[in-house]
Amino acid sequence: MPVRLYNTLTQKIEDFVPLTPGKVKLYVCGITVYDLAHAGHGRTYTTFDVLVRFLRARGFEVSHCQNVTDVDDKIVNRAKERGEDPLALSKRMGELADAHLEAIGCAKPTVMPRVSTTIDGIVDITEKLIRNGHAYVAETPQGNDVYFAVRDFPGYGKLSRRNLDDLRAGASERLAEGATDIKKDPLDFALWKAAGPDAFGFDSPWGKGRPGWHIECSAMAFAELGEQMDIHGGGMDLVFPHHENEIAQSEACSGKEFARYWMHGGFLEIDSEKMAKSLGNFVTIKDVLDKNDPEGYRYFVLGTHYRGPLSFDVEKHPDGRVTFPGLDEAERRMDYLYATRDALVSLAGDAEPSEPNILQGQAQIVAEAKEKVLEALDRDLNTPVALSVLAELGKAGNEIVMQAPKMRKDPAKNEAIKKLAASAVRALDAACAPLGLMQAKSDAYWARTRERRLRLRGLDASAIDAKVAERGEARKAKDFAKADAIRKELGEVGVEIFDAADTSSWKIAL
RNA sequence: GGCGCGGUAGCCAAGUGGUUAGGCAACGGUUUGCAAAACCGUCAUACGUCGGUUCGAAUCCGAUCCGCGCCUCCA
Repeated sequence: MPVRLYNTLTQKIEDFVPLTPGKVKLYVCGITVYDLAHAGHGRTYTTFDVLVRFLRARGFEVSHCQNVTDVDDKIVNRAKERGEDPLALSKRMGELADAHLEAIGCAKPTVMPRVSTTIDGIVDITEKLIRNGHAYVAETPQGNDVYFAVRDFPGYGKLSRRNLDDLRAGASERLAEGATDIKKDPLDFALWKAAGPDAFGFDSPWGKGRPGWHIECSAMAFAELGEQMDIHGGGMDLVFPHHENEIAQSEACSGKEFARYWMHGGFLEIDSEKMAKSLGNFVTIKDVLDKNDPEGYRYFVLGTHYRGPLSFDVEKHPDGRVTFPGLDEAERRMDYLYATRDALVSLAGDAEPSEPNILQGQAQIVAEAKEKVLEALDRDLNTPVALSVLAELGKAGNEIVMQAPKMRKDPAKNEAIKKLAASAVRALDAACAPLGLMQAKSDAYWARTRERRLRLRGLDASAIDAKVAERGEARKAKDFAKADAIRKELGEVGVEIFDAADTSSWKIAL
């Protein structure tokens, strides 16, 4: 079965056929780095990270280009407020964004071009568009602007299904007030905007200025991937005008179809509203990392199909703690997967993976898991179904662990179930790989989650160890009243105790 | 006003013409000193509303209600 992807351009799920067999050119619109990246950004880039991992797992060689918009009015304005150099601000924020995206498991794109180092390419395209009549220079008090003439590009509106007259009608109120008579048509958009004499900008054939918002993506895509690419993606909010304008200027320049497949991720919402800087209802990735495990966040994101809305809940507790219930639930699932894997690893010992003739039902789930995940992703990245495969695999894994003691007396069965456990570990890793989950070593996962959960509750591990040891003595002495009292006491501050035959372990509740 | 997205059992969320999604919560069980975890079972003859097409519709068509997004910066 071929890879199938929803294409915004055709509004259909289509078989994915790359321009060059076996190779994929992917361009993802990156972040404008004027502030910290938020959880909604994280969702989009997690989606495309899974796309890349999945396509590679399906054997494609993927060139993933993701730009960094480090030149933009917002950056200039924010820098002015802070008395900072715009490029210094965007460099700083860009590095933080990279770190935060990496922390939530997004593999580094193949290339990450920046606007500030793509000015030559932007000028080249702009000049070509002027030469071929698709763009024109307009004088302003600050200098020269360059605009793209929307009416002269016949395909304008094909991505977002808009026509110029509707747009004009909808925008008429604003345009009347806007006083933009330097444009031939109010809907023409800037390729280059003049900067005042002191303002931040770059030299160009039209004087000092800055690129318009959309042109940088065309220039970076041309430079890194060529005039045509397979997949172009970004958030839903980029469909219009950003991607529509990218298509117009790119295709007017090259005469070729810019991108074959357009993919757009749905919004992360708070209280049924899009999470956005402008609405002030955002939670940064750093906030998320502060409270939850990065893989818990990823699991949470992948629990909803990428094109649908995803609601991000924030809960304020009476004791003053603020938690993200959806992330907590997802993180508990990561605990489950890591715990399951630990138990399987311990059972497998040094057995080699194989498919022994034992526990047929579980063995079959183990054998099929990886391919079932890939088949789910074949269907327009159906990550919720992929996670359901992990749930089945986890159950099968725990069942194998549970059945193991019954096999001990029979050496053949004992050997067989260890091999099955080893297979299950391998299957779990293989099934998680295209999703970018379970990328940590188990010890590291438990250490980092324990450290974070202790910190959030203001608890101290050695104090808990001491209490648990005290309780252990009480248990040994069969003083169960005392043991239960300590369990209750610790339970009230969020410590859960798990008893084994002669020892106890503990965990901080989420 | 134009263009688009969504409304599925207590909650989250797949499915998009006929046979188990999955998770969480709750409850019953196996296990346990008691618990927890794990596993098994129940909740699940659910699909916003009203019509239509069909042997058969959550799924297709029409109408309609509700929520949201884009059309101004946005992932």
